[in-house]
Amino acid sequence: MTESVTIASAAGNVTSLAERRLLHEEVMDRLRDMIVQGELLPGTKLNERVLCERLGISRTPLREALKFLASEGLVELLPNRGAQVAPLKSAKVKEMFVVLGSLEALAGELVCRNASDADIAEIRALHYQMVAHHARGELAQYFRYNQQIHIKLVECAGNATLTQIYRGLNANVKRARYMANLSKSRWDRAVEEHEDMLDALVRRDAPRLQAILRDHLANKLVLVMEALNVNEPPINTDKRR
Amino acid sequence: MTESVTIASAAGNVTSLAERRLLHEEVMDRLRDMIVQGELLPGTKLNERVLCERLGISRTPLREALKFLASEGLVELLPNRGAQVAPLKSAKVKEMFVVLGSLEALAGELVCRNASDADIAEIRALHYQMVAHHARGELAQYFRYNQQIHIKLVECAGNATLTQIYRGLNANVKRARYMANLSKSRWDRAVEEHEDMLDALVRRDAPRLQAILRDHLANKLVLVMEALNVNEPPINTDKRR
DNA sequence: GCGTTGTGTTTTGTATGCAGTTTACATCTC
DNA sequence: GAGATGTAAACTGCATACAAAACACAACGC
Repeated sequence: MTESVTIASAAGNVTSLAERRLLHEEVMDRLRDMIVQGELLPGTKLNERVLCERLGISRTPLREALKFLASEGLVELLPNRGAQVAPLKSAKVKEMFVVLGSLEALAGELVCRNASDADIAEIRALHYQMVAHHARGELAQYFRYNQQIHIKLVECAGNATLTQIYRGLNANVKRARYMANLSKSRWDRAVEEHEDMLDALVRRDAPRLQAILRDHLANKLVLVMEALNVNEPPINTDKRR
Repeated sequence: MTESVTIASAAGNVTSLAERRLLHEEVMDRLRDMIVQGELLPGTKLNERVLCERLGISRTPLREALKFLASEGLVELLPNRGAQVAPLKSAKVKEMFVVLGSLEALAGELVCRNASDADIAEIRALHYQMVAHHARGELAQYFRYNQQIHIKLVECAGNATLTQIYRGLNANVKRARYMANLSKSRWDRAVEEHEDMLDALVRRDAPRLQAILRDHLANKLVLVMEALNVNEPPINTDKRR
């Protein structure tokens, strides 16, 4: 099957007037999407030749892209044995949630202090978009806006370093979401939490926003862990000493 | 001058019995050291051909190493115009300190909960090594153990994700340390803070440890900013296209 | 039958070649 | 002399070629 549009041809259309993007960047974005969206599942072996053919490029930019994704934690490099989509071990995911929690708390504090009224208006707009999709039961679209809200919240904290690290971790965790199935009651509850979040943000009530973010994340962790435990062998790697 | 030992030959000695390391990894570590140690100063242009000759390798592994360092933030990639050692803008450094603060606070909490007694003994040993070098006025060695203590503290928190992110940010900030000149009184104070830190850790007093870490980092920021303001022109927002 | 060794194939790691872009610099114009 | 324009050199980006390692599997020995 050669139905896939190669990056080379796809990029060609845009190149003309806009700033030329580098091939390995295109590849990186493309692969990241494929991994995050679940098109390439955790543990999948990434054969260079196959991927090159599929993306219509040579090995050099592909390998460069893989290096980037490896340092983002989405890909694992096995010396002399190629690359694979990083497995989603529950222990690792827990770790990431702990760090994410700390970063979201920081973002909550900063955003209350630094966000402009326009920023908050923007977040509110995204929020109502999300609520609309929730009302219509459109899960995929709901997720989309949900993600956008969280990203936007962190961005409005005005710390590019924070944003970058958050995005990386978030992309990694996001992969698990596609396995989780959200019950109606939990979905409703998540939306309620978002309502509270928006309220706290509008009032710029940092402590309350942080508390809500913390709870929200904790609930998310429960969901993700349930999803992972289904796919992961019961042999628990619980190494508390 | 061709006095530099190439990576190829240097690696050759070790390769025989131990696990073979990949060239681009060697290069990465080597370059990272050169950047962090201040051998390659912020803003330095990294010419591929020159670096290849200096390290005795071809362009492919060098470019792969640069990609990795770029995502760590130590190197900046300018499309079609090569790479340079990432400049140390004071705004960026401030950002990184804010995030580092949040991460160290997290580490402080986790380490009090998760560290084994052996871990703490290890940190104590490092501490006394550091104090000894302080007593002898050996700044370089002092820095070495200082760094090791902070890294070890984070490691003992038992969260590999946290460690990885911390290392990346820390390496970036560390570059500025080599510009800072530490006055006697400030040095003494830093050591005192470390004494308190150890005490709080031994008692596993998380809130107090966090407070000390926060102050310690704030003092470090002051030092770094002073060093940067000397080297950074006051009106520096020159955006070359 | 099971494990071991050897060989051919596949795949990864590194070097090199080629094309397009940027940069440096000399020439020309005002 | 300052700025604009054109051309040559240098450098980067990508593709490909070559070398070395890993893998698959068959033949062999126990």
